[in-house]
Amino acid sequence: MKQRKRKNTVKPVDLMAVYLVLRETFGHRGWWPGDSPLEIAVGAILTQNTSWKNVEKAIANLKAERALSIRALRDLPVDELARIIRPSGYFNQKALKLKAFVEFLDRDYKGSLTAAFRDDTAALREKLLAVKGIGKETADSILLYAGGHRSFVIDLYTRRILTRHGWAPEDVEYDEMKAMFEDAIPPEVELYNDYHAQLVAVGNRFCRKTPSCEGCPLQPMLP
DNA sequence: GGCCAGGACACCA
DNA sequence: TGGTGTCATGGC
Repeated sequence: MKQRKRKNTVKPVDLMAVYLVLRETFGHRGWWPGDSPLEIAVGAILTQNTSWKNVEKAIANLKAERALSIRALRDLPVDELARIIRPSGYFNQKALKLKAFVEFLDRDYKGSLTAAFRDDTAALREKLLAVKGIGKETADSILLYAGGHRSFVIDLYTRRILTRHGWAPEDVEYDEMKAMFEDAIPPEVELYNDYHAQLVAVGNRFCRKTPSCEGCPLQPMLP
């Protein structure tokens, strides 16, 4: 891999030790709310740059309108879909993204999410990334939480926690941070799942844009 | 009333 | 490839 000039120095970190601290604090998270793989995948798209509470409203609307199925998502006019998911914000864009996701499933997997998840992880990730509106975080969330694939998810909180502790450079790239985790911890879906959930738990409480480090279980590890 | 949230993409230099 | 603008609701 090509070496890049770094903006700051990086401290070594034992990411498994970090997980154990979080796990000790928050307990097992058993994460990603959702009753089905489709609901989780839809949630992954709707939560882009949006608080989860708003996503919950949008998903509740989808359920109330019996629109949380591949068929319904396929058949609904895009403006109608946008109306239903309005509380999640960016509703026009996200309606198009949901449409693109279903079109992808129809085209490559005969409209079957189950069939998609039977595919090889790397191959499916590549295909998901080619869908308009699905970037790396969304693809990995769908793979891991909806499909049970071994693909570590990097999100805003993960980035903040690692860069603020000096464990990763400020300009770290997504795939680079993903590899940091995948190289450092045992390759287990359940661990990938719970670790990211732990990072979101600590991020939600302590690592917002304006951090409140008081009481954070990772505070003793700050430089 | 401003800030921010479990991103992604188009466009430009 | 790097920087910037755009998309938008709702909680605090």
